[in-house]
Amino acid sequence: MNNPTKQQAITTTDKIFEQMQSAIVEGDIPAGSKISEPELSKKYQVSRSTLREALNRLEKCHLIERKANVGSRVVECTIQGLLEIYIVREALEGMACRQAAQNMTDDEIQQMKAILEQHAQAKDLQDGVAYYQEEGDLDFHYKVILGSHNNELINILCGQLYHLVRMYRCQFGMNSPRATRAFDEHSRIIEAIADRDGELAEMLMRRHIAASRKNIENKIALKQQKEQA
Amino acid sequence: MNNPTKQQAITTTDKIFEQMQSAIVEGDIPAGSKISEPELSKKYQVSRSTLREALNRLEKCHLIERKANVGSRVVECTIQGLLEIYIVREALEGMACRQAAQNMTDDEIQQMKAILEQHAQAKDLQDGVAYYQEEGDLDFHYKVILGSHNNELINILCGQLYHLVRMYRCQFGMNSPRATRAFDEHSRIIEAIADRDGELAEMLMRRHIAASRKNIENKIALKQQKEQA
DNA sequence: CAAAATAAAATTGTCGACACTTTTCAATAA
DNA sequence: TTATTGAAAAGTGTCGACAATTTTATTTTG
Repeated sequence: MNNPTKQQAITTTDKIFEQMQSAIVEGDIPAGSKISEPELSKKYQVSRSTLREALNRLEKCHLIERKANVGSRVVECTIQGLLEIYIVREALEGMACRQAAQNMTDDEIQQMKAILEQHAQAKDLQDGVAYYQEEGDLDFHYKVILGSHNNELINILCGQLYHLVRMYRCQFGMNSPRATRAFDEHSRIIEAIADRDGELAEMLMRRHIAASRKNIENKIALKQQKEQA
Repeated sequence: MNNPTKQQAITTTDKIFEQMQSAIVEGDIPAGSKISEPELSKKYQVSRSTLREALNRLEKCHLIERKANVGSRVVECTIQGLLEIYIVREALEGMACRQAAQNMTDDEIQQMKAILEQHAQAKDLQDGVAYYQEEGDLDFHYKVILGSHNNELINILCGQLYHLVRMYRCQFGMNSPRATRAFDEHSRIIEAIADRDGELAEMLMRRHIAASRKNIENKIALKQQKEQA
């Protein structure tokens, strides 16, 4: 797994955290399920202290929720929750894009263009479509966020929301027919960044994310119509 | 202290967390200083486990930073850090304002208007000016954020960034001459929300926050000019 | 039989101790 | 003197056990 936010695991807590993170993202530990500290500390062969430390980190990236004297639950994957994240991403990644247009070095911009070239080639291959949608899309957004050179933005988007987004993608199976259109949108965003046009870059990124959101909203609406019929 | 994000403290960890939070925000535990677990666990008369749990929560709201096998430090209050937070706030509170215009109930809007009336009266009293700038301003922004009815936005802004903002206000002594202008800006924002004009509401909130940021940037620029002279 | 009160079990919160890593500092060598 | 090495001290990471709370099961009561 190509996880760009992964720092080298040092302590055992790091390892448990990563294992549980993947398990939750991929649904092996089901969304909404209760977390039993004794059970999991036995399963992963660590003490409860170590496990609790890992739980704290999972809470930091919004993958679990804790209540005092009651315990932890994995977050639910609800439509409302997904839409709420899109709203936050629209605001933050839009701003990150504006900052990127202002702060990215020429080298960084060149690298982004190279990545997009790579995606373009993968896109032509039929079996590359899936790749582009999954890792490729996240990769693009990730690079833009880093390009903002704003540590607070980077921390929130890459450190906290990133895995929650991945979780929704995994569990809702987001293989939308937006692949080629998304690619074009990415191209225009990079152009705006290269032109150092922050205002346009932000607008394009916001529309790009809002389009994904509306795509989902439409899907839901259709689904509900079918259910009524 | 009127802290709107404070949940009722249940465990001893809760209490230590709140104490340390205030101590850091107000500078009693200095910005940038190293945190010694043995020292603080003795000072607060709790075990290291409990202290570490509190440290985890402080890390969640960006008040301290940890490195594996090395320890924790209180965040530094740098100009760059302050400006970075303003960027994030501009994006998130702007969006929160748009959502508030869309999602607030009529009752909530009435309550906000009432609060502003209150601020207007306090503003007329000379000794009320300070109040308005400190608690009042935070209170207004807080209500708008809640009005978004977006849990993710609320969590990030009220749960995580709120105290960091307070820390900067405390330690940099933000008593800007923007009080009356800020009040007018607040009024217009509420009007836009009441009109259900999300686009305008977002724009006004972003300008409101950007104005504060530029005010600080100017201050810094002036300061640097003086230092050179 | 249903609801409330009570007892038992399970779970979370807190503690002190030990293991391992990092830092400090003194001794040695260039 | 400065740089390197190595030992001692301090600090963080991890563990198992006990205390406090919540949940479950059982008994009692209307």
